[in-house]
Amino acid sequence: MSNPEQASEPERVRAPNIRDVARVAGVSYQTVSRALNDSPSIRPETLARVQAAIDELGYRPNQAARALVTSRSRTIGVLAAQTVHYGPATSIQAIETAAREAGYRLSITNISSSEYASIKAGLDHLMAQSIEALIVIAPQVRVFEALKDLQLSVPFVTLEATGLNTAHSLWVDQIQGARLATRHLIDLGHTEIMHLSGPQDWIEAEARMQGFLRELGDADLRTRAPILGDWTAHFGYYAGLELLRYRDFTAVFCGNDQMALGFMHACRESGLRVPEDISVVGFDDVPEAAHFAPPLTTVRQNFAEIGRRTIEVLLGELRGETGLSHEPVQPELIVRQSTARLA
Amino acid sequence: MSNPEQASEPERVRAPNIRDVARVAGVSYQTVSRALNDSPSIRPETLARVQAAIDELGYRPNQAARALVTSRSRTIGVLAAQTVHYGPATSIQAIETAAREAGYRLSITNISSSEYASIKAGLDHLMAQSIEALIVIAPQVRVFEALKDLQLSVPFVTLEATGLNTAHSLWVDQIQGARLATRHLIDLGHTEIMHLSGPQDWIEAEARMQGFLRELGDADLRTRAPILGDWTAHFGYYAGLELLRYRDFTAVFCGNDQMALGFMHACRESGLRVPEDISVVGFDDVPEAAHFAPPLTTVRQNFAEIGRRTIEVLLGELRGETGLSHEPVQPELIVRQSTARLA
DNA sequence: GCCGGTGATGTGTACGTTCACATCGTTGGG
DNA sequence: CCCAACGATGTGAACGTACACATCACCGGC
Repeated sequence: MSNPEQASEPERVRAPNIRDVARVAGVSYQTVSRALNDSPSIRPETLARVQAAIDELGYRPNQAARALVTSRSRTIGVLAAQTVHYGPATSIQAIETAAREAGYRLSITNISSSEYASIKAGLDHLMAQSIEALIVIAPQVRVFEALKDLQLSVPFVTLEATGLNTAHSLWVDQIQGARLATRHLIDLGHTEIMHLSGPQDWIEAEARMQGFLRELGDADLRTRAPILGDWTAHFGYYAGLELLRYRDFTAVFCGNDQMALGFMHACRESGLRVPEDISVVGFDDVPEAAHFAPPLTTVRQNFAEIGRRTIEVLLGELRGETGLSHEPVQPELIVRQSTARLA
Repeated sequence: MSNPEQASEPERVRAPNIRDVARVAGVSYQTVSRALNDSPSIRPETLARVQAAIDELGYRPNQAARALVTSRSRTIGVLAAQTVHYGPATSIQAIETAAREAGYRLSITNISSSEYASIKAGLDHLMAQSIEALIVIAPQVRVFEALKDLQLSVPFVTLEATGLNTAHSLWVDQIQGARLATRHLIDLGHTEIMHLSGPQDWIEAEARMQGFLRELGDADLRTRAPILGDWTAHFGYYAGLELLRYRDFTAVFCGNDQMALGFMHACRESGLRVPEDISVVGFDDVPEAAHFAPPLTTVRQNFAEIGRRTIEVLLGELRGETGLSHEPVQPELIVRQSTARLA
């Protein structure tokens, strides 16, 4: 009766813990703990015995217990929108890989709308998991408001922003990218240039718009009000059909490649040729852009690099390092066949 | 000295726990616990007091502690590959939303290659988090092998498979989808039809290939060896350039929309018109497909529906329900302008 | 030959929660 | 009018780990 170890009872299978490992290895549980956290003061011989016991039992450290006692969840939260698009998806993938290598997990929460309530609910869900850091890939303007409300206390980073909030953002120089695209069109002789922008509460949409307007301003060209879209090919198509009825422009800079695709579709339907009649530039360089009809001139962003650097910065901040260099990732103009010199 | 409550010391901010809440509400910690788990036996009045205390303190339940004692992580693991593509990305998003609503978290692990070692490492990483269930969106043939090795003991579901492994897979009837696409081409009078397949270790690639071959067989048409690709537009393009040199076929059924896009690019470069000279069908119906040149005839899969049903099935299994109906999601042929009657 | 120091290992405790069980007051039936 | 039953609430323990500290053997220097 007093011996709980009698093995006659099948007794609900329980995962082995460090005490089980310790018993098998003939050491104390604390020694096992040391082995797991590669403490310097443990004899190689002892370490080997513990390791053998671990393998024998198929022991896995219990993350929950570990998180409880250290009060470190080893989880990074990601607040995301539009993850189906190439840019966010690629960044998240790179972030996940880098985080995993650093021993962190990712917890991704998608927000369905950019309603304030939806954003707040998403943040709430993440905070409930006691995330150690936050990455925002979403309409950031509104997210910032929600962050203030929640008085959140973890380091956070936003992707693909403007550098306005340098303390917390790691960014591709979107303004520069937009300037490259616009300059390219100007160099080709275009003076009447249109811009199909992303939604205004996305900082990157705002940045691309800024870059476009500044470059136009620097060249003393007429600036027109950009059209605010929603990043989708459908929008590019319908906006294109509408705009092309007037056709008082010869080039279009689109806020992303999807909208450019839709726009070129509208051109075909309107009987216009790209690039002979209209030049089109995109943004992102999705892998498909090289195979559009015609292959799309666009601005390449190294999303994978962004993802890696995001984690790098964040981990540094978690370690207490400060004043890290948040140098912007530089975008690159990829010239293909959707742009041509003005006839 | 004996009073630890004296507030003079700033004393490291610690998040409030149920005991703090209990003290403020004037009840025992167990009553707070009951309030949190909406136990039936608690007076509405008491519940209100507890709720007020929770709000006052900004208390959040500690998930780690909860997971430790219940040994339920409330985490579902996702082993994924190619998450940048529309299908997987859409499914994951739907899965995340459905999981969140059910109170579960998602832990996504991307595998970089389909090497056995990479898959095993990914699974290991997931198991280390004591996931309660597993969802596989990856080259499943190899994953199955790894699963056996790890003697994994959680319910799992694979997406988009063939129904071969009915106990564990929730699936779109890919074979049926492929048959629809192939039949469409046959109905248009094509007899020499090519197939650009996905990688062979992806079950959905295999299934689409099967559907293609069977439909051809049923129509007593010559079957040709499908070309094994990698899902990318680049592959579709280069394969197209190669295949079109002989041009001993009049129609192509592509394993996904990206490859179809690349293939149509190759057609243009080879001076062939789609659909006049060559008919092309894709698979997936990515949102951009409607704006390809020409708009692509393809097979629509309801990825969001798949995601929702996946969680539904998995949660049922976690609750111990069995024999759930795993009815396949039916795909739908979307006819656009990339296919035409054989001249 | 004793003692301080050090390297290796062991013991007690806390983290925040839920579960099993105990307790208490109230109600209703015989 | 008493006691069983029940509803509401409280107490003790356990989950598995890491941290702080205690212990122990051993070493070298005086």
